[in-house]
Amino acid sequence: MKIGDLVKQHGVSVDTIRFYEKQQLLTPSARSEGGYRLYSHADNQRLSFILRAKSVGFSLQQIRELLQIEDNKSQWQCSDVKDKVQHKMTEIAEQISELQRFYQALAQLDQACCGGSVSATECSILTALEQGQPVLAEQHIPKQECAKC
Amino acid sequence: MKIGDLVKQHGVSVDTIRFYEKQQLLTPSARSEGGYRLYSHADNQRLSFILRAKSVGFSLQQIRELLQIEDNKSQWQCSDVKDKVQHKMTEIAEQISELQRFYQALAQLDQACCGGSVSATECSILTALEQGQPVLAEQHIPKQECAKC
DNA sequence: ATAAACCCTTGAGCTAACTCCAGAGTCAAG
DNA sequence: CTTGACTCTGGAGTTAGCTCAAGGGTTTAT
Ligand SMILES: [Zn+2]
Ligand SMILES: [Zn+2]
Ligand SMILES: [Zn+2]
Ligand SMILES: [Zn+2]
Repeated sequence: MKIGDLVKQHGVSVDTIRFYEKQQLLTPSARSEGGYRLYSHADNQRLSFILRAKSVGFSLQQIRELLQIEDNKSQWQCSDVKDKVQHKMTEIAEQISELQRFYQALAQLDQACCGGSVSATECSILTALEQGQPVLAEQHIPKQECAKC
Repeated sequence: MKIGDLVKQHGVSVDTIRFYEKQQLLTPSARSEGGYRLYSHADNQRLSFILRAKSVGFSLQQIRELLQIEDNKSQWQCSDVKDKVQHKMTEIAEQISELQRFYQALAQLDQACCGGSVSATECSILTALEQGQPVLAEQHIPKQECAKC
């Protein structure tokens, strides 16, 4: 199986496969006489493994670590694998938390602004960014009666 | 006010300030005879604006757009500002969604594995990544009686 | 035999937001 | 007047995960 056949099956680019090889993730098990990469069924499955791990958020570095386990299963324990998964879960939970903090801060800014067709000279979003005063919920101004804007 | 004074007030590095200048975010309003950057009170406030916008998740590019409005408030409307905020909220919501999908997929993998001190040869996490079969909740194996691992 | 389609290697470029470095000039205190 | 802290410019390097381009060699179909 040549590289072109492989990528068609998995919907990735040729460059990506060669990049994964440089990253020590997937090395073709043989080469043709002319130097073409030849992939076995096992190679094909290894790529599936990589792509599935990617699809749940693992980085290539982390996938490399998972593959080390996969390559030598008997020398590792369930706890090793589960630890990797839980560590990733923690990482992702942290990222989600930060984004949620952003989201809530933005929602407060959003609430405070009438969003009308009215000069931004006194927009409370800009004011909040200038002065850093947290925009309190009770400072919200109803749409039809925006005093500031 | 020289660059060192400015960074002490805001807790950013000198390089960051010069980088922001290259990015057209913050240009010192004057230079000393020897060529030192001199920042006015307005410059100082502008940096506050930038850092607050950053703290709610805006990219430097987006901050540049916000500053265009800030610099010419009378030519813009509340709706322009609110649109930027809402657009960012949408972006962040999308990022959160993707991370949550990752998280849920990982949680399923996590559930399926006993995490014990037992060979990984039949770890259901690895199996799932190899075969891509979604790990069903009922396949979960209680900790004390992990048949596979 | 020849043309199209495929593949090879090497190395550079991309995005974002810095960070660091070399080599030189400026400023303030003692 | 010298020392040390500060600042300047220009350019390169960082991380992650690709993506592209140049200049060739290989395969396969007609
Ligand atoms: Zn407004
Ligand atoms: Zn308003
Ligand atoms: Zn397991
Ligand atoms: Zn188990």
